[in-house]
Amino acid sequence: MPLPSKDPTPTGPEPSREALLSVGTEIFAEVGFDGARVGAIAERAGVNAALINYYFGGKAGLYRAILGETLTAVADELKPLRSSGRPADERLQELIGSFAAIATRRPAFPTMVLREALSGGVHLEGDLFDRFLEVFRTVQEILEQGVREGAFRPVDPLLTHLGLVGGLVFFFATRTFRERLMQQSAAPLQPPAAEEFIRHLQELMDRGLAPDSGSRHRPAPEELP
Amino acid sequence: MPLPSKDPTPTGPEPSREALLSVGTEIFAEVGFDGARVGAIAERAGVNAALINYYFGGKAGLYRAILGETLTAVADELKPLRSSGRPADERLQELIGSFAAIATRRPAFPTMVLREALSGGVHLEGDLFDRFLEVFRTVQEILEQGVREGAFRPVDPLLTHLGLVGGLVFFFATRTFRERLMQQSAAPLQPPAAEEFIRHLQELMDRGLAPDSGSRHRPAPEELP
DNA sequence: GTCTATAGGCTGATAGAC
DNA sequence: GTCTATCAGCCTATAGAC
Repeated sequence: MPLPSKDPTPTGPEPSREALLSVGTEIFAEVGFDGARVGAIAERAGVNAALINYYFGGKAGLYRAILGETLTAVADELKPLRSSGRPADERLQELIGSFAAIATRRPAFPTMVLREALSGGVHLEGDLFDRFLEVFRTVQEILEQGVREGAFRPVDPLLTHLGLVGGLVFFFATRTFRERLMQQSAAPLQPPAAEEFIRHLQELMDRGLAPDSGSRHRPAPEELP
Repeated sequence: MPLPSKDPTPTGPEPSREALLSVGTEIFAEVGFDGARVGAIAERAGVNAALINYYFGGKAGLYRAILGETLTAVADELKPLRSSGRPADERLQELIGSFAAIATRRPAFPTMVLREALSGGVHLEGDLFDRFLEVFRTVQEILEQGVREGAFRPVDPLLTHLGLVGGLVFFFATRTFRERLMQQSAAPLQPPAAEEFIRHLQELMDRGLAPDSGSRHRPAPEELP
């Protein structure tokens, strides 16, 4: 990847275009499509507002470009998990960790996707729709494998998927709000770190999905007496 | 309660006001505050748009009235769970069930609250802020009690709270989207019913929070041999 | 309480110079 | 590619008649 630095002010080819994508991602996540003002995006990006039309054909075009780029990147990052031959319970733990890593690196991803879902996916046409499904298919695949192979008790993969992904997306999408909440609350608590939440969720799923019979963990090479 | 019928076209006192509250709830949930048009609300309510200003002093006023009414109602419905002397694991199951019942009866509740959280709670001032916290405190209280009394393994109540409520809110807030998703998907599946999800979540939490030692259920009055 | 008419502001988009 | 100037449309809120 030719990305040696994460310069907030892009200097590569088409810096204005990149700046609009980057800032647009932030603002769309913060206030949603309807709340976003093209003037505000251009200003924060240090770019003339007319360039949004030049590059993306309008506000909606910019939004779709961003959503597409985001979904593609996330789908790609999750792809290695699909072909792995590891046991399902391991893969699930990995998946949770990967999701958290992606969400931390791209904080706008959970928020934008969730916003899109709340609005019924009005901006998801053709391409975007498929990529959206692809991301969610990865999770479900792992769960199906786990149930099939007996690594998990016979849960419904879709229901499990919804609970798991719901918890993950919710946690990361409401992070900013939680920080405000904790500060203004009577006793100022500090909001939980992502790592803690991930560990918690991993353990909850590990225990919650464990099959009933005998030891739920795959046997270690040398089992203790 | 003097509400014998759930007439979509209210006929009680101040029917216009009621219609605006009712339709406003729907539309704000569907498209968010910025996406909502006062003209659309008035039209669907069969009421003149100027009445929004007359009754609520403007769009923001209507929104706050709705959010306040919703949060108050939910907090009230959840209140009985706080004083119950039952064991924590039972109360948690009840809580999940109650949440589902409320979310089914008031479909806009999870969506509006989630939207508010995604936007950092910009509309939550004073009163509303407190009522928001109150709802979430109920969940946490039960978890804290459970950990304290040993009904649950020693999990962090806040993290558990976030995972559980996140899953619940996500499920109900994305229901409409899921219906669209399932239809347009290659193989048209039918979206899972709320009851199934609730049962799944109840069992997941029951197993996931069970303490390590021995039997995790409180002993029944007559234990089976 | 409800309506009509209209004001006033803002927003996204375009045309055209450089 | 980037900028300025400008427009047309929409959206909320208000004034005032009934």
